[in-house]
Amino acid sequence: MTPKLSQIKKDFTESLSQISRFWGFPKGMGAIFAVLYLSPAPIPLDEIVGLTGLTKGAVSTEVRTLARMGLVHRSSKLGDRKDYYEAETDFYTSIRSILKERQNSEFDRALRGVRETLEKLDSGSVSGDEAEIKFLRERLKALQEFFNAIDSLTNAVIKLDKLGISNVAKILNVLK
Amino acid sequence: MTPKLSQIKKDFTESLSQISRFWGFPKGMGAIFAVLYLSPAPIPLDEIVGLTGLTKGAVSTEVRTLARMGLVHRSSKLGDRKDYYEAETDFYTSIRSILKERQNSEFDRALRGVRETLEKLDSGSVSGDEAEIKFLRERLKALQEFFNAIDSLTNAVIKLDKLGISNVAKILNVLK
DNA sequence: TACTACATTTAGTAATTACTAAACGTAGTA
DNA sequence: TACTACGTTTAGTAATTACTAAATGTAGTA
Repeated sequence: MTPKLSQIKKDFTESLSQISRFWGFPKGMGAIFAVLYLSPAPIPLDEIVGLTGLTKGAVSTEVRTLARMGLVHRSSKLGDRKDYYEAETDFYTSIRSILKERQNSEFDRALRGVRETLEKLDSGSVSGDEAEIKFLRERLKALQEFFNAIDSLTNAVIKLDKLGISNVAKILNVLK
Repeated sequence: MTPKLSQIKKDFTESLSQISRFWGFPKGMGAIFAVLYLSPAPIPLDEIVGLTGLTKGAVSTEVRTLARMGLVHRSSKLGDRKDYYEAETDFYTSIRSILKERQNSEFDRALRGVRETLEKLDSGSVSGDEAEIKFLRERLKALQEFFNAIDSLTNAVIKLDKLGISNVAKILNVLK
C-alpha cells in the first residue's frame, strides 16, 4: 500500500510536535514549524491555521516566539497585507539564536542568585558556625565553577557553524 | 545586617528550584537536590521532607528520578532501616548520565519517526507529485543530518570529564 | 506472630500551561 | 469617512503536570 504525501506530512508534524514538547516548548510550536518546514514557499497565517488545526490566536503568539528564536522568518509582499512565514533551514543558525535567547532568561537570574549567595559568604558578613560556612563556601564555589564552564561552552557553541559542529564531535573524541 | 546561614540556604534552594524548572524538571527536584548539596552528610528521606516542605510521597518519587539521573546517591547504614541520600558533587559525571537518560527517551522515538518518514520517501513507494516528493526528501534529509550531528556531539560530550569541558570552550574558540 | 519504623503506591487536588473563541485594533482601500 | 481583511489581545477553558494525603507494602525486631 503506497502512503499518501499528506500522511507523510502529518506523521512528520506529529514527530516534530513531540520533539518540541520534549524540549519544553508547546507542541503547537513544533507543529507550526513542521508545516512551514515542509512548505516550499512562505505561507500566510491563515494557512498555518488550516494546516495545524490551531486557532489564529495561538498561531499568532507562537509564530512570534518562533520568530524571536530565529526558527521562522516573517515577510510581507507589496500590495498584500498578509504576513508570510517560512522556516529557517539553517539549523546551526537557529541553535545559536535559541541559545542566545536562553542566556538572558530566568536561567541567568537564578545563576546570579547563586553568585550573590557566594559573595555574601565570602564577604564574611554571614553569622553562623565557622566550619559550616567554610563547607558551604566550598560547595557553592564548585557549583559556580561548573556554571562558568557551561557558560563559556555555550558562548563557544554560539559562534559555531555547520562545519564547526560536525568537527567538534571528532575533536572531542580525540581529546578523550 | 548579617544574614543568617539558614536564609542563605533558603535563597540557594530557591535558585536551584528555578533552574530546575527552567530545564523542564519539577521545581521540587531542584529543591531536593539543593538541600542534599548543602548537607555535609547523607540525610534520610524524612529530613528532606522537613527541609523542603514537600510530602514523603513527592520526595520518594523525585529522589528516585534524581538517583536514576545520577544526581544523588542512595545509601543505607547497617542496623538502620532508613535510606540516606547525598548529592553527587561531580557535575560532569551527572551531565553524562542525564544525557544518557535523555537519549533513550521520547526524544529518540521522535527522531526515529523522522528517519522512517525519510525511508518511505526514499523507497519510492510514496504516491504523489514528483517535484514535491523531491523537495520533501531534501528537507527531511537536511533535518536528519542535523540530528545526526547533534547526536554524535552528545555522544562525544558523554565521554568528557571536567578537564575536557573546560578545554572544549578554548578549542572551539580556536576553531572559529 | 504481631509490632514498628520506615518507603512506596495510588487516587485525588492544586497549580500551571497550552489553547480557544471572540472582541479589539489597524492599515489599506473605496 | 466607513468598510474590509487581516493580526493581536484578552478572558476564559481544557489539558497537563506537580503535588498531597492516606492507604499499602516491607523488612527488621520483639
